[in-house]
Amino acid sequence: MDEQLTIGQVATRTGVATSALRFYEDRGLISSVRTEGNQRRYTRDVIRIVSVIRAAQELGISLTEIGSALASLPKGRTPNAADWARLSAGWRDSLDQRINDLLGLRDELDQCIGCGCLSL
Amino acid sequence: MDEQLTIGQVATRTGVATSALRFYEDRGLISSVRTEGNQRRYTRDVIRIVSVIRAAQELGISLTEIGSALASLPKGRTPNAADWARLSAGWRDSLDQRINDLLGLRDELDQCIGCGCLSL
DNA sequence: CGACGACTTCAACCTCGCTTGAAGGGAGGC
DNA sequence: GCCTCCCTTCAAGCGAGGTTGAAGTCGTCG
Repeated sequence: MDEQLTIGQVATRTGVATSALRFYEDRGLISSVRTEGNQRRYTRDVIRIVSVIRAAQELGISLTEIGSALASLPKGRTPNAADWARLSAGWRDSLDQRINDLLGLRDELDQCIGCGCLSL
Repeated sequence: MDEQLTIGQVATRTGVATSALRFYEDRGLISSVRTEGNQRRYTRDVIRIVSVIRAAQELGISLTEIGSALASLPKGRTPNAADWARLSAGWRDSLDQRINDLLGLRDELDQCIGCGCLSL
């Protein structure tokens, strides 16, 4: 199995455009090594990190916040289950918060349907 | 009770900046009449409409979509309970959808905590 | 009548999260 | 060797959703 992935391969496997991957790298969310010819080469870990980035964005977390969270991952070694669990747990809280907010809004809407009062 | 509100009064009562109110008016989301001196004057209805706009934004609905929905309100008369109910019901569906999406993501995260697998 | 704050328009600028394009260099197959 | 595609950087642009500032006008109070 080829350990080194080109940016195009990462794009294909993650469904994220190469331009977006370079953008993430500029923002410090992912990292790569370079070939002698200055081309990016990624390890397979990056696939998971990109998945995490997209998942976190779905949760409404900004790239800046995602970057801070990822920066808390250990540098120099592949993150282990406990590392990912810490991230997930933090975002899980944020997700619960958002779900609760939305449920609250839904309840308000429910009260408003039929009475015409939309003073949310 | 003063029927005519200045843009500043609307801003104060809704917590929305005057610049944003003018922006909404440019986008056709709200409307006003002008004094002889060309100043905007709003009816009290606008307070509710602005509340609806902000609530819909909370639901993740774009200003363009909000504009379309508002455009379906009867022109020339104050919207009644049934009019608002139609809007609320449509957004309620969209809200349910978002809540379900978030709940699905949360379940995925739950599965991932502890196994380190974050292939969402 | 003068002062002063709230109002007007218009254009420029901002952040986010990217995409697009120009101009070129690298990698691999025939 | 050469063809072709993938890769590089850098700068500009986009769309959403506004904010900020300049220059000038309105409205109201005393």
